[in-house]
Amino acid sequence: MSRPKKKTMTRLPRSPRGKAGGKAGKAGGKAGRQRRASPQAGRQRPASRQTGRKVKFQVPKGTFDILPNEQNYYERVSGVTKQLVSAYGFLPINTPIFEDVQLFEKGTGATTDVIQKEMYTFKTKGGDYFVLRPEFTPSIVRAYIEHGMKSWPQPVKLYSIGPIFRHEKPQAGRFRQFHQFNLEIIGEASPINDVLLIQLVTLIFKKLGIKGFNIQVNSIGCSDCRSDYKKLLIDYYRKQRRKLCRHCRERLKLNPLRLLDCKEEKCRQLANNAPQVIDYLCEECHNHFKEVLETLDELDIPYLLNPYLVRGLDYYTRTVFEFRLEDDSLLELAGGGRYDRLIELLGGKPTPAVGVAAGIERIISVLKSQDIKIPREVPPRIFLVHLGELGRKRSLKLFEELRNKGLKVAETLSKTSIKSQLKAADKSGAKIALILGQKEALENNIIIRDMKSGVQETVSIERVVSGVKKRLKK
RNA sequence: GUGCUCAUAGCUUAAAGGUAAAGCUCCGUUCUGUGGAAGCGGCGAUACGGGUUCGAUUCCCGUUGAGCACCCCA
Repeated sequence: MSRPKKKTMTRLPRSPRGKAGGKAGKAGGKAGRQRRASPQAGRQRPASRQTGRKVKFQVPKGTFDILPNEQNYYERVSGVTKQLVSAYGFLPINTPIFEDVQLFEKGTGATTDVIQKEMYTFKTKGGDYFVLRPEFTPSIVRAYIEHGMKSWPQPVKLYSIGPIFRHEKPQAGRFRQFHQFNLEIIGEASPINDVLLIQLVTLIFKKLGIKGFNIQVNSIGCSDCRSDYKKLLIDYYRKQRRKLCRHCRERLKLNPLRLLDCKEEKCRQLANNAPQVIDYLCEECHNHFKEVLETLDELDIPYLLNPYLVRGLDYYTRTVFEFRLEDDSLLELAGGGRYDRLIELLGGKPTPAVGVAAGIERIISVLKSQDIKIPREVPPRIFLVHLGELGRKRSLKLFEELRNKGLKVAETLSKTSIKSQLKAADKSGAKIALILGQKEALENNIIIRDMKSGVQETVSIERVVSGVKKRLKK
C-alpha cells in the first residue's frame, strides 16, 4: 500500500526543510506519524527542564533554524524582490525589530487579533514596554514621520525584508517568527499606486515561477462612507441576529465588517443579501476604486472583485487586496491595502499611503510544492590537496593566491591523508584537483588532476593559474 | 486560544509488555603519494516526567513539540 501523501504537502509543503521538500512528503508513515513541519532539517529533542541532565535545547515553539541548504530559497525570494522593486524606484529601509507597544496598538489597531492576542511584548530594565514587530507598516510610518520624509520628493517608496513576530499557535505555513517583504508608497493618493503594488507583487510571483494564485480586491471606503455603511450593515444583521453563528454575534458588536467573511453556511447566506460596501461608497471613494479596477484592466492583471473582502487591520481605507493560492488551501501569500489615515493617526500630517506585505515562508512553500528549482550557487571547481607539512603550509598560501585571482577553491586542510582529501574533492564536485606534495613544494611544481578522467599533469607553480583556467574552460 | 491526531538514530523506515533492527548520511579503516566501487568497523534513538507492571520504548496520565480543523493571518 502506498503511503498517502500528506494532505498538506500539496498545498503547504514543508517549508525549508533541507533535503526535503520532496522527502517531507513521505512524512506520516503507516502509523500516521507526523513529522515536524518546521523548516529546519534536524532539530533537537524537547528539553526536560526538571532533570537537568537530559536537557536538550531546541528552537522555541513556532520558530526554526534556516540551515545552509535552505538559504538559497530565501536569497532567491529576496533577490527577485529587491531587483524588481528597486527598478520601480523603491528604496530599502530597515527599522528595529522591536518598537514601543503603543505604536502598534495605535497603528495596527487595539481591536485587531494581531494586537489583542499575538504580540510578543516585554518590559526592559529601564521600564520601556516594547513589542517584537507584528508587522512592518507602523514602523515604516513612524520612520516617515520621524525623519521628515514629507519633505522628500513624494511619494516615498520604501521596501523592507525581515523577520516578523506573532504569538500564534503554529501550523504549517504559520510561524511565530517568519519573514515578510513589505512595500509602502507614502504621500500620494493616486489609485495608480494601489495598482503598482498589485502589479509588483504579481511580477515578483511570476518571476519566481509561481502559478495558480489569484488576486482579490475590494474597497472598504473611507471613514465617512464606511461609518454610514456600518450602520446599515448593523441594522441588517440585528434583524436577523438569531440566524447568526455564535462568533458572528460577537462580531456584530466588535467588528461588524467581519461578519461578511464568516465561513458558516448560514452566515454566508445572510452575507449574500447584506448590503455591500461598494454600493455605499462616497463619490470619491467610488471613483478611486473605479480607477483602480480600470487600471488593473489596462495592465491585463486578472483580479476577482470580492465584495466580502475585509482585512484584519484597522487602518485600511479604500482599496484592500489579497493574493491567495487557488488550490483548496486558499493560502494567503500576500495582502495589503490603502491606509490614508494612519500617518495622521501616528502624529504626522494627513498623508495618503498604500502598502503590501508578503510571507516569504509561504512563498517558499509554494516554490517547493510547485517543484520550482532554485538556481544553486555553483560549487567550487577546484580542490586543493596537500601532502606533508611543507605542502600544507604552502597550500594555504596558494589558496589565497588562487582566490585572489577569482578562482573558487575548496580544501580540507585539516585532513592529512591524500585519500581522504581526494574523497572530499570528489564529493565537492570539483572538476580538478591541485595536488601539492612535499616533492612538488620543493621543486616549485604542482600536479593538476582532472577529477573525471584521472589524467594528471605536473606544471610549474607559476603556471598553475593559467593551467587551471584553461582546463576549466573545457 | 479550542478540538482531534501523532512522537523510534542526523534522515528514511522496522520490531516488540522481556537486551530495539536496518538502509542512507557521517567518521575511520582495508590502501600513511591518489577519489568514485567493495568489504570491515565506529558514532548514534524509543521526546520529557510520572503511573500500572516482576519488567514499559509498547498500556494510562501529564508536559513539550509537531500535523490538521476552527480562529485569525504572511
